[in-house]
Amino acid sequence: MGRKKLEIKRIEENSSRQVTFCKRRNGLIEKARQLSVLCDASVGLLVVSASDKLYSFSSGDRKENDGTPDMVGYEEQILIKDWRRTLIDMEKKHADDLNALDLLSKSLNYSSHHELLELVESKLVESIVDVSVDSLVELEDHLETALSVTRARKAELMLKLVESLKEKEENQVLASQIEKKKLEGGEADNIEMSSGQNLQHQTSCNSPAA
Amino acid sequence: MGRKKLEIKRIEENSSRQVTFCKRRNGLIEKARQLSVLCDASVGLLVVSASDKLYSFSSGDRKENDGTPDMVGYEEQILIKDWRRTLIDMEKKHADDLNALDLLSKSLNYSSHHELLELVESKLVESIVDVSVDSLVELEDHLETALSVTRARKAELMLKLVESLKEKEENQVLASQIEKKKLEGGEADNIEMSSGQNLQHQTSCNSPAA
DNA sequence: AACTATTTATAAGA
DNA sequence: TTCTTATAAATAGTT
Repeated sequence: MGRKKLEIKRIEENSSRQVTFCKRRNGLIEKARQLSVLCDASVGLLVVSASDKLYSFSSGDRKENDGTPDMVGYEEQILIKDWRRTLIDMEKKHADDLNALDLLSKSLNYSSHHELLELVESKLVESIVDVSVDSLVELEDHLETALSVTRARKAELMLKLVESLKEKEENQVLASQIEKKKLEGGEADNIEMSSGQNLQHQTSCNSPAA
Repeated sequence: MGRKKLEIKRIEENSSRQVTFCKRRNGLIEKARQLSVLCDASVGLLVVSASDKLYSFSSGDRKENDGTPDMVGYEEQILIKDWRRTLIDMEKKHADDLNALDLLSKSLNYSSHHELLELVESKLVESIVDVSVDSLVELEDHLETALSVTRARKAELMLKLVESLKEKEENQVLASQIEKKKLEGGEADNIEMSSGQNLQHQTSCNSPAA
């Protein structure tokens, strides 16, 4: 789709690989957007460049992508990291399984994967055939880590909320003292209007899921 | 890119939306593949049709997609479900946050989101501004569920492995008895080795994350 | 599923 | 990056 037909294999020349990445990434994201709109589908797309920059699209996104690496909210960052880990996990899955199988067959004194697999095959007909215990253990570890991180974060946030509430109440006390002064004398102090209004706007621009 | 220029908005006619979905989905997946190959990038793509069928690509995939909805292994199914949940979560994020905020402001006797947000804004400068406690609680719940499911699955699989190992060893015993009979007279019984020990080994052969 | 007239995407060059 | 342009690809409507 250009001056010359390009073979689909890794572009060795560094700068042109970069340029192609930029162009095609934009194209891909646009195509993803079009598909989701035209056909009412949910589309999630995640691209991680070789230089480790992250670009993404999901049919839930509202603002069009401008080619800048994502600047997203905190939660989205977590989700995207999770997503990325999922991707990386998928890429590593077979390598891991093979490794696990290797270790397993050695520890069980089986001479070959083949023999072991035959055994497993004959026993675990139910569909769990292709799950390795190792993968589950690994998954369990990941979940536990994620869980403790989440709990820590929650605790942290709650503490800060409590702090801010305390301070707020102190402010309210102050405010009521000021109120009293007003009734007694001068009137001023209506400062500190609503700097948070912008935040209100932010959180309210919901787009309903299709 | 066809006989007529097509506006990018939901195609109302049912059958042509279906056809377009199929064509463009294939195109998108191919583009994703090309990008990952040409530019050495990690690409993850997830498409869920309106009729709820799931299609995906990740740069880790080996076999080319044939247009059939994914028939993937057990682990991949889990990962893809997770992925999909991530997508749906992203779509629902703002709605959820607004809800959480509503509840929170009510429970704390604030008259409006606005007032609450103002407070939070003034206190939580650090970047955690846009994380709601509710979202974290929800995330925690998800993780706990996933964890128990994973543990149950692991236990189940281990039990089955133990069963199959026992049976295997019985077969070996039988085989060796037959062997011995062949050689005349005999000794026997080395049964019940340590099938549990093997499992122990299993859980220890984790593969390190990259 | 194929076909093909058109529209799009994009490779190379500036 | 950005723009331009020749050309390769994708695909909308049709059969």
